[in-house]
Amino acid sequence: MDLNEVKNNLKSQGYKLTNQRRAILDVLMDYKGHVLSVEEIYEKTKERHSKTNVSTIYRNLEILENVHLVHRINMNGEASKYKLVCNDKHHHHIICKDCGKSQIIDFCPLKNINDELKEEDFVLTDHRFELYGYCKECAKKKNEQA
Amino acid sequence: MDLNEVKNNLKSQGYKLTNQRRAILDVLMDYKGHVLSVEEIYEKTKERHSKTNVSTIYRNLEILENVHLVHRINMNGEASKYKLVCNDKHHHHIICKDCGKSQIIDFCPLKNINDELKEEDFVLTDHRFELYGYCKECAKKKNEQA
DNA sequence: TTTGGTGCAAAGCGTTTGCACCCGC
DNA sequence: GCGGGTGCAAACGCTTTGCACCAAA
Repeated sequence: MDLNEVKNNLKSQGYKLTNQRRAILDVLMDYKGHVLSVEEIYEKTKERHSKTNVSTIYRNLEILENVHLVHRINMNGEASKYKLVCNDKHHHHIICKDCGKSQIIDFCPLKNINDELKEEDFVLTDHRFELYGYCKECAKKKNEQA
Repeated sequence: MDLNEVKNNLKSQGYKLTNQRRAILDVLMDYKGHVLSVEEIYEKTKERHSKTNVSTIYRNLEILENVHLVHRINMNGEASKYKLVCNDKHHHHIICKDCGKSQIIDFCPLKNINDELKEEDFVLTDHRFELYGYCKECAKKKNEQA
């Protein structure tokens, strides 16, 4: 999904394309494939549109999440992080705990688990599968520090 | 793991067994296999030891988590929920979004994913795999309401 | 011109902390 | 008696909200 698609998507749903909103989207697009904290999105958005408030960031991220243009990640009760969605196909991620780089995994455990779950008394509605670790670069840095 | 085991486990690590702590453990044991919010743990603990403070609950849950006697669950950035650990074997859970009942899944996606990940440039350190849905009872209730 | 979007400041909520006191061991 | 544990109230950090103003369409 490219930037214009995203913007048109928003417009078609009745949302206006304000400068702040454009700036936020630009930032997210710049860091496509990276998970960013709200703080980071805020700071980087201010570089593009200095008069931007955190609450605007929050309001927009919420909209973008509802419209499925943005994906929220919550690790261990830490503050929320966000990234632009990458494609429409269902997938999961490996996320670097240092730099936030994320990589798609074309593997969904649900497919494999179905056999084992047949007899369970649960109606499944959601699942969460995330891998965490260090990307090549951050792993290298960590080794050098040690 | 039974209650005495848990208590001895704590003592052996130098932790005292205060009335509040005992009450918290009793509550968690009562709801073994259920995920409880801090609020719920707090209320139920007060029933057993009326002079209990939320901060005590938090402090104890943190200790219990560090000692691997308790497992914390964070869904979607909601407030943390906790449950007593069930066994020492690595496993995952299905969790009922209504009543918090949880069930162990003897299936770990990591085993299946290894082939697909061989070439990835990530050093894995953590993973999270949780299934959410409704247990038989809650699913039934939901249907009746509709 | 209409309606959604925004900045600002204040409030909300879950969680943590400092401190004096308390109580297991 | 010592050192960890606790209650209380205050602080914290992230997030949300009310309101008056602003600006896309």
